[in-house]
Amino acid sequence: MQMTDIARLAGVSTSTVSRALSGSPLIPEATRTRITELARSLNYRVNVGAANLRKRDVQSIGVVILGDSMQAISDPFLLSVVGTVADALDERGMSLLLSRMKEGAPQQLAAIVDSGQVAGLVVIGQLTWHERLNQLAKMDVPMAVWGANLPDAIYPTVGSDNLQGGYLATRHLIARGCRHIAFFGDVNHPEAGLRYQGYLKALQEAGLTPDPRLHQSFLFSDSRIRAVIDQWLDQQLEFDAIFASSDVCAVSIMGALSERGIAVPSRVKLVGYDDIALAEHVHPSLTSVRQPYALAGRALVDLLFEAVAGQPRRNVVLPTELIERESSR
Amino acid sequence: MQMTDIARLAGVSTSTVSRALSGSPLIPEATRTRITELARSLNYRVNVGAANLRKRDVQSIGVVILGDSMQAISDPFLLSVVGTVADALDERGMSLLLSRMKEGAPQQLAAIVDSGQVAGLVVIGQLTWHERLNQLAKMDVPMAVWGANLPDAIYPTVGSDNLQGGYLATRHLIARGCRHIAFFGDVNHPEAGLRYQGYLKALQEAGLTPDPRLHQSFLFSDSRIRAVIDQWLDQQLEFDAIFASSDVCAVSIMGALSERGIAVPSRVKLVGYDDIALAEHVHPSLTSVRQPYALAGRALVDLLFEAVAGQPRRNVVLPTELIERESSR
DNA sequence: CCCCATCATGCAATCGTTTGCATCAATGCT
DNA sequence: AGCATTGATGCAAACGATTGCATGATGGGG
Repeated sequence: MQMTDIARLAGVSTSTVSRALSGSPLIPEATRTRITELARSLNYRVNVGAANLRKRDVQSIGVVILGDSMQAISDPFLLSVVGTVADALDERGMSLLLSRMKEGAPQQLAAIVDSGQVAGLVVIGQLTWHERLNQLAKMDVPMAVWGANLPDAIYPTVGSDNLQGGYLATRHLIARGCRHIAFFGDVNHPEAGLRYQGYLKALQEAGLTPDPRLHQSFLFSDSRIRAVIDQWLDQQLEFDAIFASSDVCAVSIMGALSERGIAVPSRVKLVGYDDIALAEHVHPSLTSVRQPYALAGRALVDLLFEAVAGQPRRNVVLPTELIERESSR
Repeated sequence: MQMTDIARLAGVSTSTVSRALSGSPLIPEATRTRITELARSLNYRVNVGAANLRKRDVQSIGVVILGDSMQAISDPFLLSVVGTVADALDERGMSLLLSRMKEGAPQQLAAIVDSGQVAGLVVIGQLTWHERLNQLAKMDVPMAVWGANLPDAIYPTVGSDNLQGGYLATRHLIARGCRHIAFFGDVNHPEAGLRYQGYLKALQEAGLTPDPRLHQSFLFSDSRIRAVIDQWLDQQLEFDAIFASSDVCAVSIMGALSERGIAVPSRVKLVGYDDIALAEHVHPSLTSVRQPYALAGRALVDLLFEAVAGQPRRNVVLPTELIERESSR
């Protein structure tokens, strides 16, 4: 079943069918509806591959989920971002080609675009790929990245105001009377790094000196958390609050603390980051820095389209908001 | 940059380039490597759209995430399944076109295939779409569905042994001494329905009669949980265990219980379903029925390819395993 | 009644590959 | 030497749409 069939049945040429189905003004209303109806009744759809080939454009974009070489990605927050990207693309009538990539050269990412499958890339999970993403941008691959806006980045980014987020979280803990605030997060990851900067800023503003022993730099949601806490307890290190750079991590910490009989929030207060759906369901419910992920998809898609159109690079910084819950009461 | 350019630079015809790049035995080793190298050095990739058009096949399949009309989908378990599907496709060198669909006719799903974008569909989230999925199968759309294997289904499914899972969970609770076991889950969803059957089977086997008041039939991860528990408490309804048909739901329940000072597991034991990553991180850690989601992707892709090849329909039932943790100790 | 807009439609080239078949050179066999 | 076989490569026709340009019909004005 293809366009020639429709044309034959409608007694017209494929030109007319093509124009009718794409809503060209060259075709009078009556003919158009007749052909459209016929096509619908026969369950005919234009072959987008063939159409794209001729039109020399593509109706889909690639979404790449980057992961550490260590572990498969499963951060619910990032997956939600993918969901909103899907919705934003849907609104524009485009489709989404999903890939995961754990390691590899920028070439492999460029291949998805060079092979003409997609018009550009949305990259989720900046992690330690910054340098490679810069290389990719140099190859003129249209792209938009969820993550931190690094000073030397030459690719457009969308992200929350991580510095502000870290600052808000820490200031909140200080306001709650905490003086020994630990930070969990890998500062090699740009986003976590900025959150850490915000943390430092808030401490400094309050005249507190950060204790380097209370800074734990490991990957998101690592199981080494328990070991760290035990070590602190052994060393009788003083800590009355923890700011975790992701909710997944915060939930793990919460588990480790309860296991050891450390009450949250009375003895140690806890703040996470992302405000994932589960944050309000765990007990005690988790105070967290919310990133407006619903806006993320649209912003990423907007930036990507600007890149495809050759417009100048632009970044979007989404506002963050502290959602206060029981874990820091 | 296209094949004619490579051909010209290599001093051969496009036929030779095409054959060389696709590893045809017609091309001698020496020529092949020469052309391959040339192509690589120029960052050339064959246009898959054009190639697919000529070869009359597609190198990608569609993954559709179905959702209730109510809420956007965000179940971490289902998203993990998507991840494993992505990996399984990657192994076969295929790509994944992702869509979400909250409502709509089977036609809309068929359109993705009819328009030649994908060779078939993997459907995630059977929910209440059973009838529509059957219609889709009638239209000869190659597909594979994650979900329960319903008796009148004419589409191939991959799923865990939900009946067995529900049975294991409930038997475990009974063995722990529980006698008044509540069930949370919407039995209109095929999977939850089977889990409920398993629950009933275990109760019956132990000579217990199910209390209909302890059966709460609502959608996954609804916030009405608190209200329900309060109602039970008001009515002084006796319950010493809860089996939730998803971990997301179980975590919510756990939060609601702690809020009301009901100790888990000492006063009420709790078992979830899915064994999502967070299950072992919440406190108390959550006993759950594990579905081997790592196998899900491969099984779904296998079944889909069989469907594409026109082989007879087949279902896969993956084994379930009870992961005992603190919430039921 | 003729001419010229204007409108509706069709012809045919094109998009970038793949591939059946033809071609041509080199080799082996008699 | 002549002929058949094999191997390497090229020609040209697809694949299923889109679209610039041409054509034919229609109608209104002079």
